[in-house]
Amino acid sequence: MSQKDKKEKRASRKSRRQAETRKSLLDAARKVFAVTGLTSATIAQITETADLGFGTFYLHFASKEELYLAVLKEGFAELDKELKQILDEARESQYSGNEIIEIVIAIFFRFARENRDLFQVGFAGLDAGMQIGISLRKQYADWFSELLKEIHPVEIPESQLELLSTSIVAMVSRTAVWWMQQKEESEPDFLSLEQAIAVVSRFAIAGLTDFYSISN
Amino acid sequence: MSQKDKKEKRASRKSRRQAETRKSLLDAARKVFAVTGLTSATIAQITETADLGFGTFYLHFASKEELYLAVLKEGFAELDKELKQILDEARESQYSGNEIIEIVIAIFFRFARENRDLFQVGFAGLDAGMQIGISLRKQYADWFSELLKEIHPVEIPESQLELLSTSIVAMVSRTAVWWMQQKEESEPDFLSLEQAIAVVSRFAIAGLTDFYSISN
Amino acid sequence: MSQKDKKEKRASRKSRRQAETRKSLLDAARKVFAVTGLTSATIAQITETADLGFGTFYLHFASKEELYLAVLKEGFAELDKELKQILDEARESQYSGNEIIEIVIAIFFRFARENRDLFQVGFAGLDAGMQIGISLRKQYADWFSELLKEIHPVEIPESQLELLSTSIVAMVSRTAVWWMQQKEESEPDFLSLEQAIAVVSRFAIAGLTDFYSISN
Amino acid sequence: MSQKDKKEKRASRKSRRQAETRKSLLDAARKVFAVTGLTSATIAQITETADLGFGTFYLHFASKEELYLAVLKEGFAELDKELKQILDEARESQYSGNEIIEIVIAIFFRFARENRDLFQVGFAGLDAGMQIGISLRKQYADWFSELLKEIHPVEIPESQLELLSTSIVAMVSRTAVWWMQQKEESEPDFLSLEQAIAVVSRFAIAGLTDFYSISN
DNA sequence: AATGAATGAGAGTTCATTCAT
DNA sequence: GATGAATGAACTCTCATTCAT
Repeated sequence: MSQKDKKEKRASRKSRRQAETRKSLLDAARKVFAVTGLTSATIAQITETADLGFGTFYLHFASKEELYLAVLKEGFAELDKELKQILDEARESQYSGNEIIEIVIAIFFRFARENRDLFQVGFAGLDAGMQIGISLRKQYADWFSELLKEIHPVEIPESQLELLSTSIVAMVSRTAVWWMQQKEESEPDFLSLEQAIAVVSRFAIAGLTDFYSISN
Repeated sequence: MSQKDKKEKRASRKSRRQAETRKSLLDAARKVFAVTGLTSATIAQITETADLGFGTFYLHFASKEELYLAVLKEGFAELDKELKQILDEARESQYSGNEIIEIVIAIFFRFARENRDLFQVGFAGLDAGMQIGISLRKQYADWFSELLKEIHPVEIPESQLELLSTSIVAMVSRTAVWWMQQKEESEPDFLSLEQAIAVVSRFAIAGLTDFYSISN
Repeated sequence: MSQKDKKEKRASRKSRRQAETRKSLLDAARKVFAVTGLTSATIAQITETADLGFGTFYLHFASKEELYLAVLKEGFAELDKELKQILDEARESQYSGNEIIEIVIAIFFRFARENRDLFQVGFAGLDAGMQIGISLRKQYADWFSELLKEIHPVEIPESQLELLSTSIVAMVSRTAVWWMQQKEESEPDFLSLEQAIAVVSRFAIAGLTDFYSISN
Repeated sequence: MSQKDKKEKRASRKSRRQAETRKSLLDAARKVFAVTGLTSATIAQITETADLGFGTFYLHFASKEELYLAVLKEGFAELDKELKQILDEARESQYSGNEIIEIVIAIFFRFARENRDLFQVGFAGLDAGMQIGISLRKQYADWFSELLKEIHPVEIPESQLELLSTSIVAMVSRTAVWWMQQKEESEPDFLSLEQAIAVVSRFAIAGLTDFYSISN
């Protein structure tokens, strides 16, 4: 093995370790943010949760805000990927419009269930003057507008489309959070994930159907 | 004028002044909370906005939390009153179920428009581990469940009723916030208050109608 | 009754009332100081204890320090008077030196018992950068030096005289405070006031006798 | 040098530095407390005196009280050690009772001279409702009771023993403080340390001798 | 690269003092 | 003269960030 190779190998080992440390911090941050909120979370809590030294944080992130953005960006990447795929499938008309709606809602609920902490953090609202919660909702509302255009190629005023998308995203995201909290308290009479998805989907589909039927 | 009268008059003048100061603080807090969120808001910002001395705050509130609760309680009192009245009217069947739903949604939107800051504060979400935003949403969801029982006396499982109410309250409240933000930016193609109410109402009514028709 | 008389009468009524208010504040201050110490005592506590309005304080005293000095000065006035009298009697040789010493110690203990709060406050030590406790001890030590000169007209170096006086005043004052605290806890086996005085007196007299016998 | 060794070395260097900082704070606190008293002393004064950053304080002590206790505990440890040793020697009867008394008084005076600030702080009196000064005096009075029992095995009532011990400790400690203040002002006619010890010792011994001779 | 001691700006809170009533 | 609401300086404590090791 050449000198250069050795160096590279060592470098890659280093960067792998570095990536692991970074991951630890992101995971820890997600947990801490979910419990204490963004503003109240402290770097000390996060590094302690990650079982890392105090100063290590600043080797990976320039500030708490940068960390927050990274948590959201990397956390929601998977959801974004799934949604992108669904949009493509909608374009290829593999499913009916109503089927797609239900699939999308199911994706949201499942993602929320598997990323409880992150989901709550992301949709938490306007904390600390950061409009991140809002921008996330806006982002998914915009995406939903795109979807609706694919499904119902009827032209409706942009403003109405936005309002519809906003409404549905708000409903789905908050209801998912609510559902997780219900589940947590282990009520005897509680809705399964499938039931919850079914109810919300039917509601959304009925509303949309009505809306588009009149618009035509 | 007797000694006693003088004393009383002085006392009432003082308490009037005190009440005014308290009001100033509540108004200022509402504004500041809407911009920065609860956690990041500082007492200094609030007293400065109210154009009052720093220590004055502590003559009226023991802490930021107490102020926050007072802002919400006193701010939403009017909305609560209107909703209570509507529930009574629903019981007396003065309106059809669908009319009531639309009226309720209109009340929310109008209240939001006239209490922008407050509405955003109240529904801002779970800020910093404080569950106040949540409890407000929960409170109105519970109220909405009551209303639905009056309108559609069909018995449906409690858990489904809760989910429906939660969904609708989430949708209406967040969409109202969104609408206010749209309006602010004075887009050329924007929805009037009446239009927004109409769209959301139609959507909600269609969803509910579908839901109850199947349940029957 | 002439106009002038009326005026005077009214004025005297006023000033009598004023004096009462002042007295209330002094009494309240004494209590509060004894419990919380000088620095930690607040004007609010004092006026509340005196059942007076907040601002009233500043009609009678310019500051907390002024109050503190007044409390001590007026409180110890009686003790000073008694001691002055004893010194005169010593000059007239109505009692033997040892009798005088015992009388003085008895006066201290009785005054301490009847002015618990005040005595503790006065001898509390150096609180808040105020050297008042020290100056009080110094004052009584100086007085005691005078007394010793009367009783034992032998000339001993000033520095030794001061040391002796300081020692005895320290011993008597602190032991009186200790005795009051013992009594408070109502121990079964506790010393009566007379016993305590007797022990301390005998101790002091023996020490002094020895000292002066050698000096001669 | 192995990885582990390096780590350990680094840790020990760090903890050494930490210990130094802690020491600086204790020293500074001693000075500040002696001048301003406990209640009026501020953290800022202390850190400034120690030439350290403001927040550094809280890395080492949780509060001013904790610091105060540490100052006393660590400061008086040496005195306690010496006294313990003397008590042992008294038990082994290496010295006569009167010699022991003089040795003890000398120890107190010498310790006071070498720990001026600390000694004043410790015996400053009941500051602001904190009973620490009192408890220190009580502690040494109790120790002195033990000593007296060794020296004079005659049984005298506990209450009288306590009163005697209290008196002597009060006398010795306050007189030591007084002596230091005299010295400071560099009076022409002032007592040397040895002289002061001699006077106080003779006084105390004469008093005790008289007391025990009568008790027998 | 990792660490954590040191830092100080900034937050909440208290309270002596002023002043309008 | 009596009052207590208003004030802001001063204090304690927290925590993001820096930096020497």
